[in-house]
Amino acid sequence: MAERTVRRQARGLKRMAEILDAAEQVIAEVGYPELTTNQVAARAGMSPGSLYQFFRNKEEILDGLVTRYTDDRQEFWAGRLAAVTPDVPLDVLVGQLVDESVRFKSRSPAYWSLLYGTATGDRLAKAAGRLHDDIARHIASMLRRRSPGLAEERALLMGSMALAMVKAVMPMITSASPERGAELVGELKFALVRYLS
Amino acid sequence: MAERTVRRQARGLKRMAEILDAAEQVIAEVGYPELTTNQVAARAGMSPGSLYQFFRNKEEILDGLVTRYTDDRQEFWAGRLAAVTPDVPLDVLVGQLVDESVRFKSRSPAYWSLLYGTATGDRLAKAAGRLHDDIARHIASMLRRRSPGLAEERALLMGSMALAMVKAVMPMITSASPERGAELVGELKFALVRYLS
DNA sequence: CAGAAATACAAGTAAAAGCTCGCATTTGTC
DNA sequence: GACAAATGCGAGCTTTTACTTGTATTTCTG
Repeated sequence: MAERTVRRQARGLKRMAEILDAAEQVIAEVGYPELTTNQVAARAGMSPGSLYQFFRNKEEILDGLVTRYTDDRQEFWAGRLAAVTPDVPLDVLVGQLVDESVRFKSRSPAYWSLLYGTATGDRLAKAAGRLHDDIARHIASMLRRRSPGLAEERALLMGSMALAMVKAVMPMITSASPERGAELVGELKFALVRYLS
Repeated sequence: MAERTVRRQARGLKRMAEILDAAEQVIAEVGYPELTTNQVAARAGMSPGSLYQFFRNKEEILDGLVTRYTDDRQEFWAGRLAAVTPDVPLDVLVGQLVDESVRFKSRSPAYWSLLYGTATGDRLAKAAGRLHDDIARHIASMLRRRSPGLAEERALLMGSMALAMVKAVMPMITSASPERGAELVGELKFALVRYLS
């Protein structure tokens, strides 16, 4: 019974992932407010009926997408920040981390419009807040590894602020020209180094 | 004819302002995605038919609101930043400007969700970008008055970055407790001073 | 192979939201 | 006071959209 269910669910889980992929694409193309479930179904190459076999309503699709994003990012940054060794110079470190953020951003346009838009309801905003706090905590513990004298409370504030700075610049990069974008990234790195040293 | 039209339009303009006020309230209460034109009409104490006499569609209402906001902010910051004298210490200056931003933010909740949400389409995002650039230019010229050696291009980048930092912290203040919010404001001021000096 | 569970689908439903229409009322000029 | 233009109304039309239903097909166990 369990075995049989598992096998069936394997196909279903793949289908669910396809639906989330489709939703991601639709958001990237027409934006979150214009997303319709029928559009997602069409993009996923299935009928609305099939879509509603895996997600009970539109909300669950968005929740699923956000969960997938937050899990992925949480895991990535936890590992990435834990791997930071205290001996690497601050400017190099900041440069690497900012570059990785920019790379992810350009790879996943839907991510930002979902998690950091006011369009989404309270639930998604809360999820975004939790993710922010979690990453900020990892930044904080990394900072304290580099500067043992730093108070925990202060480190948390700094982590949250540094993360906010990065997030603030991201949308500006997208809408600017490549050269302007590069300038902005450079200035962001400078500001972070000045702030954190 | 023109005179008569003007007199009628005076009444109409007042009515339009009432509609925008109503839209602002509705956004503040239920959020932008849940806003309906009928709700706006009801809140403005008029029928849907009357509303559509002044705005051809929902989009125009939002455009009107955004225009009113951007005009107001543009004017405010142009005057405020032009009035900055070069002799006031950086930390005091930053403290004042940040405090004024926070005050406006708490007074106008709809402003942020409209201009800095991904809910709104490209048009509103562009309007937000133009406002950002305009204010950044004023910050830049203020910075150059304080530091004559500063290159224009660099000053512009700094203005844009400083503004981005302020905007990034705003949403965090709202969702945090008052004490935490005060800490965040303090940390923002510190980061700005470190960055700009 | 049989039967059950899961998956797939297309057409369709019900409600919501944007917007219109025809008509009544007010405002301002002659 | 009369006429025209602007304003005001609210019931209802139209479209959209989230979601359902009934049925057909595939997948896997015994």
